[in-house]
Amino acid sequence: MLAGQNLYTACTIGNDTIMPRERTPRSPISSIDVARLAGVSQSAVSRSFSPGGSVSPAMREKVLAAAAVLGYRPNLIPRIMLSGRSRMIGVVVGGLDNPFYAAVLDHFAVVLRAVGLQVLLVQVPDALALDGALDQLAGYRVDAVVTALAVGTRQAATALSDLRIPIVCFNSRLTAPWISTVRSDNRAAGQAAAHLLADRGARRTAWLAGPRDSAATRARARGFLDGLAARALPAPVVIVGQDTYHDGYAAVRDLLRGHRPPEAFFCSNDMMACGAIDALRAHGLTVPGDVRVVGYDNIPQAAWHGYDLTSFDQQVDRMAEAALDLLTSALADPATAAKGRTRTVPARLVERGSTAPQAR
Amino acid sequence: MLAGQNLYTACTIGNDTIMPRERTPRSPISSIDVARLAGVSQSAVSRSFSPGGSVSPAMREKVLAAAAVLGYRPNLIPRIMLSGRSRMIGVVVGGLDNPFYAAVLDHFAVVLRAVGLQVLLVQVPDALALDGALDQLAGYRVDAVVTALAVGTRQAATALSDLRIPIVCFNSRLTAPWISTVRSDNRAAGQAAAHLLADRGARRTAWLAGPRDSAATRARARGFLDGLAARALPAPVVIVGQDTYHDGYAAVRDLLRGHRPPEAFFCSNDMMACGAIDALRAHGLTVPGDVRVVGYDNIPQAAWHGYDLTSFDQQVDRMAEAALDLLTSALADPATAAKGRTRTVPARLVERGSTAPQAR
DNA sequence: TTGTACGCGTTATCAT
DNA sequence: ATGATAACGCGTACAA
Repeated sequence: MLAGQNLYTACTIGNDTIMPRERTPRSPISSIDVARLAGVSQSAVSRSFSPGGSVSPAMREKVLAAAAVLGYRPNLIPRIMLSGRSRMIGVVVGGLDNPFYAAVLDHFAVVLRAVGLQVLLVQVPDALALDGALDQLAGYRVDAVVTALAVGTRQAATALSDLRIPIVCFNSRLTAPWISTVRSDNRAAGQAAAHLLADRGARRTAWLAGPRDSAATRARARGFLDGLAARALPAPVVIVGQDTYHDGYAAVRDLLRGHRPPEAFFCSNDMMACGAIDALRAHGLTVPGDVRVVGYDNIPQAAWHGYDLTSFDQQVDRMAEAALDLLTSALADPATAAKGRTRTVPARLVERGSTAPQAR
Repeated sequence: MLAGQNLYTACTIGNDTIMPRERTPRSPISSIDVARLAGVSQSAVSRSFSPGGSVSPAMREKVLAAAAVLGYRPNLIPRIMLSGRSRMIGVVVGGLDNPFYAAVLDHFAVVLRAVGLQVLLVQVPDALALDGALDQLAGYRVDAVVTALAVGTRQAATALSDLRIPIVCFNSRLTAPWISTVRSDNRAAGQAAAHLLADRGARRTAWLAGPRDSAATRARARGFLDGLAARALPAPVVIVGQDTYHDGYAAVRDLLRGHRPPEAFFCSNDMMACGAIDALRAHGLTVPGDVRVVGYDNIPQAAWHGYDLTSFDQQVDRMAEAALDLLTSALADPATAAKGRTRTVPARLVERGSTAPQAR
């Protein structure tokens, strides 16, 4: 098996051993090859491929013909050296098993490509593994880094700041030099959840929290508590999971063992909400008949008929656009890029069957 | 709004206008900066950062100290020019809304990083948009391309072959120079599905097909038909969707309108299978009581209690490893890389409640 | 062991 | 409009 062993070292050794004093056999065609074939200068080739290059139609045609014969494609790597800009954005994700993060990456890849930027993707198991990933990205001279990771620790923030390139975080709360944040209005959404459930007649509620260290989860909880207080409702029962379906299922199952069931659940994300619904049904309860459930993220599964889950849509498209906007303005103006900015996108409440009014 | 407009052009113009004769202001520190500070030669810096470089401990220490002061990180871009290898792999995906493809990308990013390769991600809406994406990847001189796209057309295959670098496809059936394929054993799985459903007593079955042009779907169908024939069962009713939940729901809903319900469904993927289950239940049927359902992919949602769906696990981890193996051997030996190879990974049947034996 | 000089493929500048 | 040349930052053969 090859995994785990560093291929780079292996290759270097291989080259040293097998072909000691041989220059790299360049299979990709270079502009000089095209120039030779066309009988023109290298600069003419370059100009023929540059949008604003001043070349006569005859010259251009001759060059393009030669290029087509050889299958030449301009090499962007030297351009990086000259311009100092790679036009690559490092995108750090931590697990695509959550459809929400998959959607974020999907949208973001699209908007970046639309403006001619590339995505250099790094997947890391958790924020602790961030450092190693950053070394790689720094080496490839990415122009900026975007991460959907919960950047909670100050150490991680420092590592990001040290790159001295624009950083854009999703739903982080950290403020540090170079770090901008685009976030959902978690607090307002939490309040809205409380009011919705109160409107539906629920008094005894439960809050199904996500990972403790996540700023997003904490903000949602605070908003929910505020909203309940504003309606003079008692504080919710609090149960905690990570952010997976199975955590949601297990947490609710355990709660139901000893407890009288709450009348409504607000869940930190949709995955856990789906788990909660299945646990409630496994316990013989109906949704929304006996219990109302609200989630967060509006993942595709929330719209599936089996769940029909009321949720808060983070409007991934708008967040991606906001992130792109932060990014491009930071790239255009390195002076202000050093002090990060924050953009808040409102979450849109999508009401579905899981909070339907009681039909008696 | 910035989207749609090419940032590169914009930047070039900006540079020409605002700072006409100024060389790029290099914010990243170069080895020459470190050399100057440490009072040594540039090569000494290079050697200090190379694994096998012959440097005295004193020299190395001096260099590393200076590098730490400046925050120097070796630039990998020139290395690309010298070695002719970027150590970047172009990964082309087409929509991460299907959790299966998200999982494929996730696993693949991990195994690539483990051997020190980078992922240059390109998301394309469909195989038709492939050409534009390939130009970008070619410009960045990726060492190879991996795609989970259904590369069906010969035109797409030609575009890939023309890159003259190793290509690895997932579940494609195309054979062309440079193109290797790693695929699930779709046909055997289709047969197994037929036998399983026959064992459960089903006679009248339905095949919920995915996109017409997908080689994977066709192979699964062929296997299913073979298996049914081997058990002397009638051919299935065939209904077709794209590959989404909503297609599966709609297709089954429409089928049930005019038809007596089949006793079992085999679905081209799990997303459609979930839609099928919900449509069956909306029609008042129970799963597995009235109807058995089998899916394909074993996405996380198949294990959710609400569906409890029997499915074929493509063993994404093994497919990712097989793809990496094809990739690394192709990179190591360009001679044989030109003729593609195929690797087949068996699909593992995961039996769940949706095909439970009838309890009478 | 350490320093010098060159080359990778392209773009920008300058001279023609 | 076209050609020649320098420069980007690093690795490396060669000289010292």
